Amino acid sequence: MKDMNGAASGGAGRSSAEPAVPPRRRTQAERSRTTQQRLLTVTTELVLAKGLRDTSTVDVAQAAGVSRGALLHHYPSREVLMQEALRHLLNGEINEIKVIAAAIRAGDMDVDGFLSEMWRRFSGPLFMITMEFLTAARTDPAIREALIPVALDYNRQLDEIWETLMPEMDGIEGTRRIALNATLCLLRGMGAQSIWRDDPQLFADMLAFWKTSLGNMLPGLSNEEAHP
Amino acid sequence: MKDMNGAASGGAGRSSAEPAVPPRRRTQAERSRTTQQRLLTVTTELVLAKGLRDTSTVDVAQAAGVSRGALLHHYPSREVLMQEALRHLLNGEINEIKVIAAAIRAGDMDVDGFLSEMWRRFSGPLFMITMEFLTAARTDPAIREALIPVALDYNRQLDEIWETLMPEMDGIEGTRRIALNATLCLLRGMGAQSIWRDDPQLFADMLAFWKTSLGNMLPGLSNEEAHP
DNA sequence: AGTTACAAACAGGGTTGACGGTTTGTGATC
DNA sequence: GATCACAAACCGTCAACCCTGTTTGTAACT
Repeated sequence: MKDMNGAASGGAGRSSAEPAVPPRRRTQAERSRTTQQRLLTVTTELVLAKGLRDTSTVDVAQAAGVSRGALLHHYPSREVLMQEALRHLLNGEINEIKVIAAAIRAGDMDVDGFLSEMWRRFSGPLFMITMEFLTAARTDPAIREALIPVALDYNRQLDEIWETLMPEMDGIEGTRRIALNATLCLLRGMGAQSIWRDDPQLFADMLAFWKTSLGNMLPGLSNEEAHP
Repeated sequence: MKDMNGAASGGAGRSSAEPAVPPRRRTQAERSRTTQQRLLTVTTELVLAKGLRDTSTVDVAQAAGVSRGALLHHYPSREVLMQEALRHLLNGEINEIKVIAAAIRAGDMDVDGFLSEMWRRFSGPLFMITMEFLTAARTDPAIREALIPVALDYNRQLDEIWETLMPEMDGIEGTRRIALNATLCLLRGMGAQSIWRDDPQLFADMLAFWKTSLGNMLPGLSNEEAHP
């Protein structure tokens, strides 16, 4: 067990019991797309499990079931692999956000539900992976370069959602934007805290506290007054 | 330029013009203490500049002006070096927090000033270093093990400060604790956001937003009513 | 004399990107 | 519509590099 370059021979091994299915001739573009997809998702999974800097190209290739040569063929360096993995991750998240936006516009979700849904995301694995990239972005220009545009895009999507949720706020300039950003910062901080302090009750309490706080600061939400 | 083990010959080079000052006979404990101190502070500085995982023992030794052998003598592995650096960092911070607590008890600081001071810290280099260790703690048991106790201690100190700032809250059980934690999470999230989005005005607005929000939620603070 | 602080060299392992070779799909040509 | 040339996907090996921890040696302190 010396060679770490070979592919894990697990993936598409046709076992002997299916003679009627010829190897299903796939087009080149199709092959590329699937392996690239596999490489990117496997990369994020490994980043979640081992941390960004402890995820080597050997790990990724092995977990994806391809050789390192193949990996380097699709992504010519570890650097761009990580960049693409980050973009892949956040763009996928942005798409999910759009689904939520649609639900809100359809009237199927209110501020309360939106916050709960957001916290579900910020306490899940995706946030942890993002956190790996975020800290790396501080000192790694390549990661930073890839992160900033998608992060801004992400925020823009949330801004639209927020606008749908509370459109009647002409009185105060920019307060809505500030409230959204503060909410996101709170969620981020809560997600970070969950790394070293697992206290679901406390998190639930903070969310409730924040909700009533928002209700007090931004009159006109669907909630009633909740001044303690 | 092949040998990375040797010390950087920059530090204590006695130039030829001081014959009357013999090497200033220092005690062993004193020598140990100073170099250990130097190693720990240099470690945190490098973690700030290059990231935790990109800081090698070679870097630390070189920046501290000692050989790697010396470093390994004081801290037998990279792992414990990082653990000690983290403890050193957060314990120093806890001491500074105590100074703030004294100022508050002396009546020299109110809630508003406390929040501003806290944001000053959460937007500074110390927070960024802590963030490096925090993300590492998720996947590195050694870091995690060192982080949790000091983090809890840190929070306990802040809890006492908070108690001094708003003692009159017998009505609602635990609300004070929740408000403190939410405040910390907000600051943490703001600090994290400052990595990829440098917008001082937005941060100032969020802080102001939170201050008035706190004033609304917790009557009895030094602030007057500020309902927008 | 014995311990401690420090220096220098060493061996071992891991990671990265480059390179040459092999298989698989694509299209052009006859 | 079979063949052949080309390109793309993919595999396995290599050299260079860096980092870590150990070990051996030396000077300083007690």
